[in-house]
Amino acid sequence: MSEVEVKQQIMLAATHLFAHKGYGATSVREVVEAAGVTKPTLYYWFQNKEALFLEIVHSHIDALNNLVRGTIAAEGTVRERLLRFVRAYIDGVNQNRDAVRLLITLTLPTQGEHPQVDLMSMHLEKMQLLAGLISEGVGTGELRADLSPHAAVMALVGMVNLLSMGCVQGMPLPDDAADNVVDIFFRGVGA
Amino acid sequence: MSEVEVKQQIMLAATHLFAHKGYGATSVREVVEAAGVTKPTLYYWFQNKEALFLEIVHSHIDALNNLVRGTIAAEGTVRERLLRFVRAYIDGVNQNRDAVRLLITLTLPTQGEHPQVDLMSMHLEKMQLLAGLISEGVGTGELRADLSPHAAVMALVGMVNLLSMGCVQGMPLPDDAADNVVDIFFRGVGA
Amino acid sequence: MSEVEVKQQIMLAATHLFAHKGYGATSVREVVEAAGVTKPTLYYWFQNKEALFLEIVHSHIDALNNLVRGTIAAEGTVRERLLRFVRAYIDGVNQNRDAVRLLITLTLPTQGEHPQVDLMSMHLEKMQLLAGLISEGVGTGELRADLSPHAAVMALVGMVNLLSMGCVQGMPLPDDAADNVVDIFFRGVGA
Amino acid sequence: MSEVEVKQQIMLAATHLFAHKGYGATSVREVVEAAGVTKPTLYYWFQNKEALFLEIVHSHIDALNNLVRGTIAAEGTVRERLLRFVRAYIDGVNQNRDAVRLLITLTLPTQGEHPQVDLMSMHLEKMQLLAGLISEGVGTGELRADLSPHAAVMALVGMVNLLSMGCVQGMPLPDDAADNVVDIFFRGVGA
DNA sequence: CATGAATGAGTCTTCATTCAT
DNA sequence: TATGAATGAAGACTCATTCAT
Repeated sequence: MSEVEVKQQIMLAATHLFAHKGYGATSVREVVEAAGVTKPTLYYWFQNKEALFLEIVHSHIDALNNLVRGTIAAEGTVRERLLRFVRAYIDGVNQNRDAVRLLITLTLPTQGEHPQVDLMSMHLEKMQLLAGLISEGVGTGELRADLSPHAAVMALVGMVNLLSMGCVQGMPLPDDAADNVVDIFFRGVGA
Repeated sequence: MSEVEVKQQIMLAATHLFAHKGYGATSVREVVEAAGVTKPTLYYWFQNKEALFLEIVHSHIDALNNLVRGTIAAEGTVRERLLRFVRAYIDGVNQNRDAVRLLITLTLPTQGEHPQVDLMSMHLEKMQLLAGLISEGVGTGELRADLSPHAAVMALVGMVNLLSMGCVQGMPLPDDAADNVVDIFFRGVGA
Repeated sequence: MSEVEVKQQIMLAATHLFAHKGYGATSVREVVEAAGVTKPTLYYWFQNKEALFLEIVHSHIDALNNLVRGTIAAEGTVRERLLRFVRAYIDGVNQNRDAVRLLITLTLPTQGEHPQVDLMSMHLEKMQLLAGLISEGVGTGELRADLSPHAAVMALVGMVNLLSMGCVQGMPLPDDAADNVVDIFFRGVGA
Repeated sequence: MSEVEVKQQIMLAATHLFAHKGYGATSVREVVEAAGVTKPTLYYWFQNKEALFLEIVHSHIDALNNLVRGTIAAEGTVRERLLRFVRAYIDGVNQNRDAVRLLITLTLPTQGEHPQVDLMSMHLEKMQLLAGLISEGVGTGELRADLSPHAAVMALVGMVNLLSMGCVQGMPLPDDAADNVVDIFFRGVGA
């Protein structure tokens, strides 16, 4: 195995284990066994278990953010752009289940089970972009004028988040899941 | 400390620790120190750490279910009943933050970090009651006819769930949070 | 359960457990559960685990000694008396397997696994009676004149002891086991 | 301490402790303190306490078997070969008292005090070789024709076994102990 | 006489981490 | 670079024993 491949191999194995067993319940021994290396090798590449965890987490956060960043900024009506965002997000979740599993773990309010990650820095960018989008829609009259942008963003993110959690746990998502979410978000359930 | 109070004291201390540190990161020693008892005393009342955890979890699940069960079955329009449900749920969350923190932990997709709890049996009742309510609304014409009950329930639960997580982590909830959720859920954000 | 029956019940259960699991591996909890009493009850009748063990052991030693004492002193040739002794001993073993199992445990050279019992006081009487018998046989010419009484006793006891151990572990003893032993002891295997 | 010496050191210390205190009454802490290592070191070389015990036991069984295997197969009359066997066995016992103490422990009928060892595989080879030797002697007329080989082997092994137990417990063995055993075994005690 | 409840000390085992090579 | 070997601290759990009732 050449140079950096070792590091990648360790991160891959650790991602899977952290995602499925949790940080605390995953031992360094398990990681090195799964990666096919020895413990000192792991400690050569990463300062300690926590550093390994953080490097993994941040790499996945970046990847996921990059995935959706463009979708909101693009052109079209607010609804079109939100639909693109939700689709891209759900697609991303579907294609990176281990990573998303791991990130969801971090939204838990526990301390000590895993190193603290600044989740705000993870979500804030998305939240702000979305809030801006909502405000823009209100301004153009595409959205209701009496809307609280914050409440609206929370509602949308809540819906998408629950879908993600189900998806990650193996619940099959219908193809029109994104469309359904955006439809209810825009038109409501009332007759 | 008289009679069964010892057991209650242990469960109380353990709930707080499990909720804030997670199951795996909470040691039995910490629990007994926080409860002011010794380890064998804990093991007298509970078979092991896992049994303690499960008894706590199930007691909170029952309490929470009892809290909201009545709200859905009561009379009124679908919207009124949903509003009552969301208000009761959010109130319950607000008044039992430790317990809710703990229950949220269980929705994590990790295995090994904490004992497995059958979450379906926890949520199913609520989900089914809600789905029935949605279908009923569709039947009476109060809700849109082209609605997927499942998608609608997921949307509502997703919104409420995210609010709960925020609340539990200390985010202040505005008094009209429940009203906002139900309003968006019914009327949508579209103009 | 009346008066002393409780004590008997405890000793019975403890004999079985001590015999099959050993002293160290038998917990007081197991004993009281098997006997159907509570721990303080056991500690009411016996000072502690060790006292319980010793009382059991000594009662069995006495019973076994009484069983065989008479057989050696009786009348007849040396061979007849030895045969009677071996038969009685093997019969006793067969009918008190739990007790013998327990006593055999004590012949182990370990310290700490179980309380020390003065085994000499257990065997000495038998050994001395047997040595006397051998000497008597030498005097009357029934036995070889060049015999070391000590070596002869050791030989006989060794044979009987191994049979007992096999018997206790479930090995079936032929009806003529005692006769075979005495026959070889007297005539040897040589042609 | 170089290379594998650490493992040897642990086995040596553990043999002594297991032999004198028994498996159950010997704690891992005692072993590592006696061996001058730490607990994780012990667990690096042995999977657990039971594996340590079994490796020790089997190494001693092998050593003892190797010691006596040749003596029976050699040439000479049956009596000469048996004498050689008994002498070698008693010599081996004398020179490996700790090991023999430990092996004797295993012949106890207790379960739970120590891991189960297949004692038949330990003794069977010796027993079969001896039985073959007896039969051979019967065939050549060196031994009595009416002999039960099984009873004869049990008799001899019983004698040798009791000597071993005495020896291990510190009883001094006369130099001619082996000769006495074989003499009584061949000629009997009868005049 | 008997008990529910409690205890301090101990059990075996595993953890994340690091040294000498 | 990479490793076999080692470590201090902590893990969950059970022991024989004894209160107060």
